Amino acid sequence: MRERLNRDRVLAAAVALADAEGLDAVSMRRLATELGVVPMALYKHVADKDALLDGMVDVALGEVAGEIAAQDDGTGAPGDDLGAGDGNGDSWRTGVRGHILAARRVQLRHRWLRRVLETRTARTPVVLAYTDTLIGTFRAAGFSDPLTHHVMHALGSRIWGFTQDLFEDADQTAPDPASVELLTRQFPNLAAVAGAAVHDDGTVVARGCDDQFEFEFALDLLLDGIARLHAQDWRPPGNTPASHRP
Amino acid sequence: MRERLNRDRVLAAAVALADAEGLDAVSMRRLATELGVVPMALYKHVADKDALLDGMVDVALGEVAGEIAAQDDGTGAPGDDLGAGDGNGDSWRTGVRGHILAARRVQLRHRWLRRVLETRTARTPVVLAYTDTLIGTFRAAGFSDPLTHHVMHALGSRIWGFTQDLFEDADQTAPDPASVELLTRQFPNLAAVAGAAVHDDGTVVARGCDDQFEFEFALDLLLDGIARLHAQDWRPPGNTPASHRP
DNA sequence: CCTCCTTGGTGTACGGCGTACACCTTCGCG
DNA sequence: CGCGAAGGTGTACGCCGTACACCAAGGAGG
Repeated sequence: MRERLNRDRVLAAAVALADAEGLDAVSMRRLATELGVVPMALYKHVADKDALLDGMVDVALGEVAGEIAAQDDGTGAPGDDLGAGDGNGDSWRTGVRGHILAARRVQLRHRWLRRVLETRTARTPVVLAYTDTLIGTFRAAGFSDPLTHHVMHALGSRIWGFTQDLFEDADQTAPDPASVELLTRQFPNLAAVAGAAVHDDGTVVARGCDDQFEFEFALDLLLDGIARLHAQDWRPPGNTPASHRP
Repeated sequence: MRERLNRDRVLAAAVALADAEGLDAVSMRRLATELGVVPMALYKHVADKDALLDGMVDVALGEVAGEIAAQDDGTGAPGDDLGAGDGNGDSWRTGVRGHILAARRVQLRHRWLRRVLETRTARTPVVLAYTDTLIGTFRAAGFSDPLTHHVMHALGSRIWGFTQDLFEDADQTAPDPASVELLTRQFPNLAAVAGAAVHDDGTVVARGCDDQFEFEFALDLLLDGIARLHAQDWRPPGNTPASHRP
């Protein structure tokens, strides 16, 4: 006797399946068999596949709040909240930073989240609530609305904890010395920088790169810039349309 | 008598189709009929659909070089190359900025490029060459290899001219006053900042937002930060693993 | 000239996908 | 007890990518 299906069970199964076997494994048919049910049964709980994906996003985003709570009592690495920042109140910074790092942890658990969120155009209440909270942090710290707007754009999808790793990974698939030789010859700059330190003898130390470090490096670079704009009370460029350097 | 097919004709048709009707319209079958040919004929010129997409990326990326040339003799907006930068040689900055803005123009012509590039794992020579050139610009300006590495990560997919607009667009679909009312009530911060200035009477001026401005704002924010790190001769954090604020 | 091999286009077919539609079962409630 | 809604089923359609066997044209070598 099977438990009755409902929307939450469907979404949970979809998330589990995506976590285990990747997003491509999540088809209505496959998900149905996973639930011991015929494909069309799912449509009684989910409008269509898009709605399913939206639901999955909601589930994942719902976990971020829990993550934030979990890290608040955790070890707050000493000296993590003030650094290159100016002297004034930097509490928005820890708030934003914590929020985004929490999102990143969730996204690492659910690697499919990025691809789904990026193809989604529908903004569910959960998504809206998420951005609303983040925006609220800036505004509460006295950021003007235009500055907040630009700053959110500047952070871009990093607010979801995504690294933008279109770069990278030219290494990692190159144990073949001949292709490495060719790579360094054809793309010397790439080879030098790609995180693979090429030694004199041509061997490669594929130390890869520390994704977490890269993420925080970029995040802090942005937060530094943002703090600077905020400190100097940035305003939108006036009526001189050319040259809108922040 | 139809002209004989070849790889270039196939790729060109695919790009044209994607430009005109979106990426989803590009199926092997549809592309074949577009070329007046049976679906399987394409496989004589392209290994499979992934290879087709890779080829499309190469075509688009190939246009970036032309764009750079085009903008070099064009009107270089006065005072566009030095701004918040420090006094020292900032030529890398104009180079990088020009490169990225050129990529952005190409990406605006081929909106599918983002989605394709993001799902691609294979790095074609064209893609590698592209990043190699950009990396070369930094290294030529004296950026250390580690700094260059981090900086490329920080720029992330912005090097392809992508804006990360997961945020935004809560407006744009809200002429219905009731839903606007609900939106401002439920997500006040979002509503205030979303580029829609809510007036006293509740009407909304949906001025949207200037994507080009947002892109350059974010880009320059990053370039400012990068310039600062470069100027102060940033080095990787030593053996103190905690706190690696740039 | 004829042959043969390569290159490129064809036709058929398979398994997968999302989902419309009509149907049947089960269950809660009046 | 009966009935209507809610939930699960079965069938079918039109897409998709592509494996495989086949055929047509054209150039190379005898």
